[in-house]
Amino acid sequence: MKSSEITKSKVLQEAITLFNTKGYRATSLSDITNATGLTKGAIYRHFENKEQLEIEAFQNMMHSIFNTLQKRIKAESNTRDKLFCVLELFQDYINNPFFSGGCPLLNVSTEVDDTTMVLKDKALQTLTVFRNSIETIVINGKTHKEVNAIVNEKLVAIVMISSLEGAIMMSKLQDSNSDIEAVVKHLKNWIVADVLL
Amino acid sequence: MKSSEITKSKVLQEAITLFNTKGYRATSLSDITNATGLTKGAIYRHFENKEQLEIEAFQNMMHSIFNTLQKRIKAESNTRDKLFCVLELFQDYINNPFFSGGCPLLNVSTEVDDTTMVLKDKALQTLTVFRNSIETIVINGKTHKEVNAIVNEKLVAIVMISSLEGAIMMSKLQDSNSDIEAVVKHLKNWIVADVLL
DNA sequence: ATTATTTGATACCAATCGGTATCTTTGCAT
DNA sequence: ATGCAAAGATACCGATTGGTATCAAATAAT
Repeated sequence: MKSSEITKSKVLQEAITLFNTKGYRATSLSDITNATGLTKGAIYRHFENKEQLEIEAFQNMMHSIFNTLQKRIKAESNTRDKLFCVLELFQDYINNPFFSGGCPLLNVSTEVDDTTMVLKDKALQTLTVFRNSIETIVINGKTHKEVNAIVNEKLVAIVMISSLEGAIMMSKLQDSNSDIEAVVKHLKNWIVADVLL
Repeated sequence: MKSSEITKSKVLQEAITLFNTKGYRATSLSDITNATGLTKGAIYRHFENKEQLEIEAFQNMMHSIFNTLQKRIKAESNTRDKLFCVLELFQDYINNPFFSGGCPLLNVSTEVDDTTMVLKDKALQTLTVFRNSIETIVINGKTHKEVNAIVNEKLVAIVMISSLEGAIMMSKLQDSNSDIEAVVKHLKNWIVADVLL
């Protein structure tokens, strides 16, 4: 890796941690220069402005999470295990997060939902990708006769995502993973009882 | 009402809207002076500093929401309707919010969850009160033989709150209430099937 | 009506914000 | 080794931040 690429990825890495913990607006350029040991000159060499850095940081987070998620989904052979590994990714996230600061999607959504910022579009795209991933699992499960044909795949995605995101909020606020664990357990029971054949 | 009390409540009211939409950190004193038509001198006469204004604004929001919620719960005569009116309060919140900007608890939680700010404690207290409200409904439902004795009231609260908060996030991001409606419908089915006798 | 007190406006403060122009240094190709 | 382009450091910019000291106006008490 070229030295300039090392610099860029170091900026990105530190910015990711800061944005996801402190928030995007609350993180200043000097926070990033302090964390990286670099100067503003170096940062603005690689990023047009702070907003572009925010966007690249968010996209970088989501890509790495989805890459891992898709790999794990593909590694499972049946619908049950595919859905379960989505739940387990969230459950493990509290103790072993990809990025400290909680779920990047939840963080960005609540910060920008009343704005017209580009980040809101990116968050919306991310949510759509996430929903589609779950819906696809359910649809494929139907064709493989593993999922009840009357199940609404959109509902499955909505229920799973909303419960998990809300549980992340609760667990983060209480510094405890008992809530996310309870929600995951409950979702597993529901999937076995009402979704799978 | 004394004229100074009118001023204070006007500041509080405008601050509430700004904090809940733009965010607490992102809202500046000049945002508030612009919204109220008052000056900083007037604001700092009634509030020690910005942090105290933030705290009073958040508490004010939560008190008015919980007052309404407790009244509605009390007005219902059975467990089913008591639980349902909690769900319906959230469902209506997207179209007819008490305060624009989404759920104050979700907003504050995601903004301060990685800090040690006083607001985090206030959010934590709010979550505890909310959980207790739901748990109490379920416990009373057991004594009235309306709720299955094996039901875990803590789980009911966790599942309801996490789903609703997550659904608020999704609906706000997508500018659509279809997700919160789907979640509420799903929770109602679950309550009837698995919680009530 | 005349004080005394409360309330709100004005003007200011140092610190920090995102951003840029300029200069020096580094790394790479020849 | 030399020359050149890319990368990073330094120093600055105007605007805005939360906060305060001071003064004028409005209200309340006598």
